[in-house]
Amino acid sequence: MADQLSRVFAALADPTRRDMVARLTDGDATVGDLAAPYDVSLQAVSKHLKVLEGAGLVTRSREAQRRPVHLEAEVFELMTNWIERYRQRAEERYQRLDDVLAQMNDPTGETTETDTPMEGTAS
Amino acid sequence: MADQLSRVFAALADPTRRDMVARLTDGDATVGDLAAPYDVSLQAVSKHLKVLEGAGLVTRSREAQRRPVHLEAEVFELMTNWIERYRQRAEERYQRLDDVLAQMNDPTGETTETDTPMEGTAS
DNA sequence: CGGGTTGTCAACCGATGGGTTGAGAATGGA
DNA sequence: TCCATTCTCAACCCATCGGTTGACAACCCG
Repeated sequence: MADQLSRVFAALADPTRRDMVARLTDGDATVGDLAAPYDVSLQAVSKHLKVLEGAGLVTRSREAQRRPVHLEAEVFELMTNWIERYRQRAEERYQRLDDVLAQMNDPTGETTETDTPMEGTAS
Repeated sequence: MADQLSRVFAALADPTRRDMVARLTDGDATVGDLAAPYDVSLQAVSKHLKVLEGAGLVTRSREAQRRPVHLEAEVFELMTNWIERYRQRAEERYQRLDDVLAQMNDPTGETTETDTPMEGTAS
């Protein structure tokens, strides 16, 4: 299919699945438990769970007829790693941009710390 | 359409779009610049950009014929807020579970205090 | 003006996604 | 053994997605 990061993002792009994940932080739950709040068939919930499982966000075991669902929260790090990496890169760049702008406004070499007077006036 | 959080997750579920976002952390870029590395039409890239824009991850301005694309990294927080919230809930629960297991293995009543003195005694 | 550059809009196409219903597998309990 | 419970598999439906091509809008420049 696709890489895991894509599958994780895709899995969480659905509000129902996000809600399931949220509720699983309260502890494991059966498919029926998970399905209860939603106005859809059990089969639909079962499909959602397969998506979450495919993304590695969830694992399932067996317990009599029940299939307890367990949240695997470590996968969250896959996303936070990606996000933080680029958030940080973006921030660093803004910092450099601010420096450049400060230079342009005050080319004496001593940067006026604090307020970056201009802001959107590129070009 | 859908809520913004869903749109952001969905936008980043595509590897091409993630790569675009990644490259935009190096600075604004035109549609052509962004399209260059990929073996797809300019129109396809234009569509990807509309998705990113719809998610609020990107804004576009005008500069002669060009349409510079600018990354709006603040939106990342939407995700990190959600993720951290539930990652933390999950962790807390694991801590409580560990406490319970410690109790079961050592029912003398005095928890083998390693760390986090309180925390698990709610409800 | 006319032409080149840059990008969007519109229509279409095949694949995928989220939903349904119907059938049945797996297990526990009477 | 037979039944109830819990859940999955399979087929289908329709909307959306990512891609295409073709037309054209917006802008600069000679």
